Amino acid sequence: MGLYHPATEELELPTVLHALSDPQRLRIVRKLSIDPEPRACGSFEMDVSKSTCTHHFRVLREAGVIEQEVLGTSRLNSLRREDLDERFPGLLDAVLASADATSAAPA
Amino acid sequence: MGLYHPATEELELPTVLHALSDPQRLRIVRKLSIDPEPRACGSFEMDVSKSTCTHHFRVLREAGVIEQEVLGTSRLNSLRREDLDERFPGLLDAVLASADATSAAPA
DNA sequence: GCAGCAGTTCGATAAACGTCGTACAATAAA
DNA sequence: TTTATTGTACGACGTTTATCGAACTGCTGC
Repeated sequence: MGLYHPATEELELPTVLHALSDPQRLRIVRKLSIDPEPRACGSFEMDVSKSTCTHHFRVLREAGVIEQEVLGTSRLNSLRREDLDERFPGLLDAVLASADATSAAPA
Repeated sequence: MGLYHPATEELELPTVLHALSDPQRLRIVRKLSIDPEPRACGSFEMDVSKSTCTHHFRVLREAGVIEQEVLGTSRLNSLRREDLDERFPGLLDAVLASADATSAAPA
């Protein structure tokens, strides 16, 4: 069975905001926005364990922030930028700009 | 002793996003944005108990989203719009617009 | 002074969250 | 076929969260 992805019309603002309110997940989203190539989970230098990583990617996917596509043993992650912009215009850009402006370290 | 309010430079993006990720609190913020007059907690028609209300207003205040000013037995709540715009340009507007666009009921 | 109103504080509770380690499945490479 | 790689599933754990009711504080007004 495939992975659950909510449809664009189903995206909920509180759910998306919650997904973005965790530093680890925010970092994932920032990296995806800088380098829009679909990337495997392992290519994000996360400072948490593997299973915690799986958890964060699932939260992002189920909130509709990212898309995950299975490829071999990997999962390619990409930002659902267009869907987010359609449903919440300007939100993702504002979050990313704020993250850039206020974070000491680059994503 | 006065109520704690974080300084503008201290506002943290994850904290603000988390504060905005709850439906009850989002409703408070929407109402404050529509009618920018400072208003007492009781003037928001909340469907939760008084103590839960206190909790939500505190979360918003400690995240830096609202300001609370004591006046008699009341607390006047107002949105820290300028501070938020300074630290996270466009974020509040995007959230409010998204809430307006996706919410069935008006704030 | 006394009654009422606005809101807080203090437990309590049930659910969700972030984290981990271990065990597992599935594909890729040797 | 064996080994390595990529990631999931399943508990488990301590923390935080949203919620409530009951008791309390501090003003306002009769």
